[in-house]
Amino acid sequence: MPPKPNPFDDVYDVVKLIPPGRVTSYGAIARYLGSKGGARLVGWAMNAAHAMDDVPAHRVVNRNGVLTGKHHFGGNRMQEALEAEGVAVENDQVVDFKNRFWDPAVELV
DNA sequence: ACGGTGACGTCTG
DNA sequence: ACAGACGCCACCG
Repeated sequence: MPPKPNPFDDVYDVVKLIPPGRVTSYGAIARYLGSKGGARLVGWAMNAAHAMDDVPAHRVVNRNGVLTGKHHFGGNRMQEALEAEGVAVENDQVVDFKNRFWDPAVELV
């Protein structure tokens, strides 16, 4: 199926732009988009994104830095993916999340 | 057609 | 400081 214009296409674009070893939060993306969506929409966008290989949804965590959606990934697959990129994850939580945080509204401008 | 729910976030009490 | 409620949009039953 050709790339049909999804309502969260902007979300995919931002997530795809996330640098390796970096993580962002749903609210940050929603805020970057202008809050026109809402943090929950970003979450749902990731849900569909998880079906896309081009969208590293595992780099997206909640504001707490916790891998909230790891259940949807199918277990520890999300944590493994993050650690594979150099992101330390412990107790389903990103270590030094504040330092690993990547804000599109700041870094991407 | 309608209501409930959801990988969240922010405000108010 | 902590707890509870509300708001955003989309999908599913």
